Amino acid sequence: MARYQAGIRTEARIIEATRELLGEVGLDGTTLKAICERAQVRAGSFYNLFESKDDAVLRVVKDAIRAVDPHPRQDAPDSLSELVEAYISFVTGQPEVAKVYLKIAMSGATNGSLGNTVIRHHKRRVARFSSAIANEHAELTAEEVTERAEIILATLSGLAFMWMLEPGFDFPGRARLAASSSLVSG
Amino acid sequence: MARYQAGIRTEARIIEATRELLGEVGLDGTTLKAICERAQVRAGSFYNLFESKDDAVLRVVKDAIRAVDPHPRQDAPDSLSELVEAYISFVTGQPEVAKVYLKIAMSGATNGSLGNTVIRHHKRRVARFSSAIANEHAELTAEEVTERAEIILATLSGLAFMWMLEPGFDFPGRARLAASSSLVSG
DNA sequence: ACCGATTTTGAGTATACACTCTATTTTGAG
DNA sequence: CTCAAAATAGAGTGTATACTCAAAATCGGT
Repeated sequence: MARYQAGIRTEARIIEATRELLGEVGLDGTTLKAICERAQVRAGSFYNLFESKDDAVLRVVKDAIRAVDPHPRQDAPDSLSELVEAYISFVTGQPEVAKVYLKIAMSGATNGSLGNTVIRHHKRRVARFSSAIANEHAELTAEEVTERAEIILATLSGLAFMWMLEPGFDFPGRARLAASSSLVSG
Repeated sequence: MARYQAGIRTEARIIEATRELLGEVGLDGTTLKAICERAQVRAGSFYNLFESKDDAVLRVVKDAIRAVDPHPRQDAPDSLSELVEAYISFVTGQPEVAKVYLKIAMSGATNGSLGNTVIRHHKRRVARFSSAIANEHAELTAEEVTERAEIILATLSGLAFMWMLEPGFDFPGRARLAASSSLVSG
């Protein structure tokens, strides 16, 4: 762990390089060599500050996951449209970080600690969407609420994925339309 | 190219091993060594029959892509519910092949010829879903039709992805519910 | 300015990968 | 049965990967 100023700056450079690479070339392209070259650091320095390559990647991913969700308000419970808007502005406002999250979720969701982190976060999101829906639609059963939460989240992820493939894709428009049509059909 | 019976059988074993591995451990885990071990073949034999590892993988993926879509009927145009049901039965009926498709689409969609194949197929699917929707909802503009097609496809992919992560996930139920609620909100 | 702790270097290790090459065995048409 | 073509084995190549280590440079509290 970094204790001197030099080490702290180097650590930040490495994290930033890792974040950029994950967004630009994905998990596979984010090699140790690539990270070190971009951060202007030799391998030995990297391992003086990080336990492993996954250590650096995991830090970036955990930051990204934190950024997906808005801070819960203290005065009132979440509203569904707020959660959807937060997801939209996360994806469009920080496209690089969003790509990190999506790429990890999609390419690495079945292997290792990275995958577990993503899966745990996904379950937390389903719960949060569910409670927002339950608040707004008291007539729905718990099962129906979960159904709708899962469908909305699936749609959002699927749309974000399309947007990843085709940069010109109108992700915000599609996401809002999908969320609203899913709401009216209560 | 295989010309003798022995070669033809070996080729089939290699394809089958590749298909199984893609479904079980994804693209990254599908190494040449793993393919050769499972197919009970040495590396030299593999390269006598295939140009490259990607050659074998691409054949499997192309098979999977062909299996995603139902054969168009000659007497009538597609109906949306038919297309949705076909996707559901593809995913649930051939889960291993479906996993191949999803994993390739999600992990390899941004690199190389594999990705191009997947993207081309995706656009074809949007077009087919669009024409089905247009047939059933003459009141919608072309833009609205495309919107709906993209949303339904995104939802289906997202739900299939959830089902990949959690085998107990009720994919057919969620997919039907999502498709129907998307239809009523015309 | 000193000096132990921290940081940096850069060559080096071990491993896994896709792929090649040559010798040998097997196949099947004539 | 013959024999050229096809199939196979298995050691070997080159490259990329993550990671290590000992020595040198730098930092910063005293």
